[in-house]
Amino acid sequence: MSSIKLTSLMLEQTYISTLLNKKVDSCLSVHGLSFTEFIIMHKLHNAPGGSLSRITLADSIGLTGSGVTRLLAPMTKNNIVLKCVNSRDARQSLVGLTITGKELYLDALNSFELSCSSIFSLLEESEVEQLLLLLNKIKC
Amino acid sequence: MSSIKLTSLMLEQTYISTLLNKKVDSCLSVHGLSFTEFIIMHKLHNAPGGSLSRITLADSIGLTGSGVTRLLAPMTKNNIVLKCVNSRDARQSLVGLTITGKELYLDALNSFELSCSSIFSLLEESEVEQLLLLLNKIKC
DNA sequence: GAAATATACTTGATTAATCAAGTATATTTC
DNA sequence: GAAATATACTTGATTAATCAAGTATATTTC
Repeated sequence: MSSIKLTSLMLEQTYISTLLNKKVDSCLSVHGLSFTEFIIMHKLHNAPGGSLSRITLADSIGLTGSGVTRLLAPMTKNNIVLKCVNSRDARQSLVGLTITGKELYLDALNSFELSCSSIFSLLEESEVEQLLLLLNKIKC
Repeated sequence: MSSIKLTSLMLEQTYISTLLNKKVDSCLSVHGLSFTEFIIMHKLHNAPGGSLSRITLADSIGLTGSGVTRLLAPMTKNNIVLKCVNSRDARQSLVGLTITGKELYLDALNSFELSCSSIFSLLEESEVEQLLLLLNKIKC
C-alpha cells in the first residue's frame, strides 16, 4: 500500500478535523459552550441513569481525567452539571446534568444539528453511513 | 436525512481525530517533534521552491498566523527552519527548511509512515481512497 | 488482616493554541 | 500623490488542554 496515500489521508483527516472543530465551536459559542463542553453534556444526557463517573467520561471523549476535572469545575459553578457521591465507591464522584443543564443541552443540540446538516450537506445518506463505517475501521 | 446519524458522524470524527493526533504525537516525540511541527516541515519540504510565507503556511494547516509565528520561533532557534526576506514584499517573510531540518524531516517521515501504516492497517487500498474522497466532500 | 498495589480524582506547572491590539509595509481610492 | 484601507506579521493576555506528583479510598496478595 502506497505510503503517500496513507500520509495524505492522515494529514487530510487532521486538517479537516481542525476546521470542523472551529466551525462547531463558533456555532456553539452562541450558547456560551465549547465543543468539548457540549460533548460532555451529550454523553451525560444519553448515559443510562443520566450520570457517569469522571473517568468514564474522560475515556469516552478522549480526554485525560485531569482535563475532565478542569472542564467540570466551571460547569458545576454555573449550575449546568452536578456531582453526587457514589455510595459504593467513595473515590468516584458521579456527574449528571442539572435541569438547567438539560435545557441548555437541548437548545445547543438544535444548533449543533443544524451545523452538522450544513457541514455534511454534500453527502448522501449512504455516504454518511459509509464514512462512519470507514472511520470505525481506523485503529486508534 | 436523520440528524442522529449526522450527530454521530461529527462526534465520532472528533473522537477519532483526538486519539489519532495523540498517537501520531507520541510517535513523533521520538524525534523531538510535535505533530504540528512535523506538518509544517512537510508543507515546507513539498512547497515549490522549498519555501512558503507564514500566512500561506497558516492557511494550509488550519492555524492562525499568530500560531505559526509562535511555532516557528523555537524551530528557527533550533536551526530547523530559516526565515528569508521577500524582496518583492517587505511585509512577508518566507520560511524554508535548513539542511538539518530536511534531514530531521526525512527521519521523522519514516516514523510517521510506519505509524500511518499501523493505524490504517485494517483498510484496503480502495477503502483508503474512498475515505479520502468522502472526507473531501465535507464542507469545512 | 497488614502491606502493597491499583484506582479515581485533584492540583501545580507547563504547553500549544487563540484573540485582540499593535507595527510596518503595500495597495487602492479620490 | 495623500489619505484610507488592506495585508503580513508580532506580542500580551488568556484558555484549554497536558503531564507529573499528590491525596484518598479500594482491592489484592501474602
